[in-house]
Parts: sequence; structure tokens; C-alpha cells
Amino acid sequence: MAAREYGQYCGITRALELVGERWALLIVRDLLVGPRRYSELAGGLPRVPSNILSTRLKELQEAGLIRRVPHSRVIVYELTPYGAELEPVVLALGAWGFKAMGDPRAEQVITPDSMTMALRTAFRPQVAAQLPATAYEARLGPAELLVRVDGPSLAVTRSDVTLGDGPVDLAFAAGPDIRRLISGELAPARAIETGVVEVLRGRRELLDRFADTFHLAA
Amino acid sequence: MAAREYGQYCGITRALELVGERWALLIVRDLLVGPRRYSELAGGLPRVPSNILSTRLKELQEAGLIRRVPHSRVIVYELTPYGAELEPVVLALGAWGFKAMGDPRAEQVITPDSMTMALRTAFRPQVAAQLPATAYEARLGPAELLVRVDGPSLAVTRSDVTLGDGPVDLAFAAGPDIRRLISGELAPARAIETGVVEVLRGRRELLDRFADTFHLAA
DNA sequence: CGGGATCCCTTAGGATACTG
DNA sequence: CAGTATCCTAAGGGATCCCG
Repeated sequence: MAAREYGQYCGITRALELVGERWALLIVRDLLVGPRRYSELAGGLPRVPSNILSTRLKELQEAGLIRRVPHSRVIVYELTPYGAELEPVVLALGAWGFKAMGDPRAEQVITPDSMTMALRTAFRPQVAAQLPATAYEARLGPAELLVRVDGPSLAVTRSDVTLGDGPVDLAFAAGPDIRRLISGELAPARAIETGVVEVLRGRRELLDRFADTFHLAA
Repeated sequence: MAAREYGQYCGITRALELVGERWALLIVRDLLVGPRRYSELAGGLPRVPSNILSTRLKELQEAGLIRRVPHSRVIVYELTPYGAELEPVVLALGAWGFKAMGDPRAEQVITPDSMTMALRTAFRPQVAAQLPATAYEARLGPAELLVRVDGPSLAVTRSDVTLGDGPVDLAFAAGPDIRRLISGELAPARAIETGVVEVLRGRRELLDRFADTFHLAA
């Protein structure tokens, strides 16, 4: 038996053999946002050594979770359907880990892909379905995201690479403390007062709607 | 920063820092079934070296996921409420990994706790709610389980340590191929015909109910 | 440049033996 | 029973280099 196998006939064990290695699920996290090239993955995972990234990509490919697709001169990696089925796992982990996040430390970075998945984690479709369709622009540290909510569906894209299609209803900037807005620890009005959230354009009351749409208990 | 941290301010990353080390989630898996003592954990994880088990238990305790509880001369480990909130993560992993299980290999063991969690993974509360309450006794390799379904609720206990309370509706024995019954690949009647499932007591038609109650697409 | 491969070192993981 | 202690291997980490 391969040394890294667990020696049990069990689904959980099998899953951990496939994606339990260090960095593997973070690669999956970023690929859940969309196909990425090698350098984009490396950029989103600043602390992964290139040999490890390279090794993981081969392993994930071998396991049938990702595909290496040549796209006219550049190579992109994308999830296979089976790889994409890891989304519930990643979201469940994100929801659980959210509660243990504490305050950000200086050396911790925020990446657009991780913020995108965080928003997907906190998204409440059944709540959103009761609210009018809304487009937000959220500047969260280095991540500039265009967040479109329409009924129970959510689409998050990087606003710096999205063709501007129509004005957004609310544009705001916030730091990592937005976590406290999402957790309900900080009311929207209070978030604006204290400067945690800075409204750039649009009606500030829409931040209530945002907080209602994206919520994760802590 | 600690070497083993990922350097990102992200819930998924945080979760992986807490339970992403090798063996950690398997310890959690077994503790989700119930409190366990050190030797029980070691028995359910035959390939974990004792120093690793010891290290992980300390780390999980440090992280506030488990508690070390002296119980009149013996020490048991149990999940804290926060640790128990990992159940959705573990079930999601199990459901995903189930599809990649393939056929069992000789060196792979089956443990009562892993089978218990597998049944929890495959349990469909909304289907069960439409069916009469039913008690099964399932002998799955070394795991002898008493499975009680009552409306949308499920209780699985080891039948060898449970006081017999009333006869079960169906008792059966099966090997690892029961996976093919759960996945729907093998119809209940066919499972009995081919000897994959051996009915020990009770009406064999109840195996249809079992297969309906416990189902996981592959 | 993008997309890796190589080298060397550190540390975690694994096997076995041993102890309060 | 509930772990430590030890030794060794293999994986992870960091820097650098290579190649189209």
C-alpha cells in the first residue's frame, strides 16, 4: 500500500487521500472561482513553494479532479466535474473556519479568490430570493469584486477584469473587519459610523441588504 | 508566523490549519460517533502511530475541538460543541469520497465508527420521514450495528454493546459490496440473490426500505 | 515572462520499543 | 491503559535556475 494511504475502506478516508495533502484544497478553492493559470495560482497562494504547487497540480490531475487545458499559448487549470463537486466540502470548511478566524495578523494576506469563496460561503439564497436584485461593488483590501445578487443566485467577479455593465447599486470599501459585519457582530449602520465600511457610491441603507444577504453566525 | 500556517486571512485556510493535518479529521470522524478512549481511537485507526495520535490529540485539544475527560479511572476524549460542528464537513467529505471508493483492497480495514459515519452520510431524513419507523441490525464486516430509523431521525449504535431492546425488523450481514446497494448500482433483490447481502432475520422486502433510506448517488 | 525543474535543508510523519 | 522516547524516512519549504 502506498505510504500515504490510510488503509481503511471509507469514503472520508478516500476523500482525504485525494485532497488531504497540504495546499490541495486551497488550489481547489481558487479553481472553484474559475480556471486559473499556474502563475495565477501561485499568486493566490503566496506561500506555496513552486515545487509543491507543481506536485499538487500533477496529483490532482492524476486523481481526475483538475484538467490542464492549453488555451492558445497559455495553459490553464480547471476543475473537472468531479473536482467541482468539492464545492460543498470547501464551503462547509469555510463556514466552520470562519468562526475561528479571529483578527487578521499583519502577515496574513487577502486574495480575491479567497474573498469570493468567502462571499459564496456566507450567501443565503433563501434570504436573497426575497430581496430585489442588487449589484454591489466591494473593495476588500486587494480584492475588487463585483457582486451580483439576483433572486437566489449569486455571481461574484473581479471588477477589475469585468467589463462595466451598468452601474452598481452600492459600492463600498472595507478591510478585514467586514467579517464582523458578516457575523452580525457589527450592525451595518455602526460599521459605517466606525469606518469599518466606507460607502463610495449608492444608498448606504443598501448595506443592510448586503448584511442580510451575506450572513454567517459566529 | 508558524511554519505550518498558510498566511491567509480566510476561513477555509483557518479550518485547514486546525484540522488539515494528517489523521486529524479521522480522529474527529470517530469522535463524532461518541466519546472514545485513547486505545479505542488507536483501534479505530490501526495505521496511526501512537506518537502521531498523541500529538494530534494535544493539538486538537489546544485548538478547543476536543476535551480530555477523566471518567472514573479512565480517560475519554470527546468533542467540544465547536468540534462537533465539524459534522457537516465530515459528511460532505464522506459523500464526495464515496464516489471514488472503488473496490476494497485486501489491506483495507472496515471499522465500526467509519461505517457508522458512512450510514449517517447516506441517510436521507426526508425520505425516512415518509416511512415507518424501522430497526435494522447490520453486520458489516467487523461492525455490528444497530440502526434505528424513526421518522427523520437516525441512531446508530454498536449492537454488541447495546442492551437488546426489542427485536429488530430486519437483520442482515453484508461485506464491503454494500456500497453498491447504497449507490443504487445493485437492486436490493439482486443483492440478496447474489449473496452480497444475507438476510438473517426479518422480512427481506425490508431491504428495499433500507436501500431507500440510505442512498448516495455514485 | 510563463511554467515549471533542481538543489538543499528543515521538520513532520512513521515504525518500533519502552515506561508510569 | 495511556501514552513517551527514539530513530529514520519522506514530505514540505525556500531559493535558485532553466527552457520555450
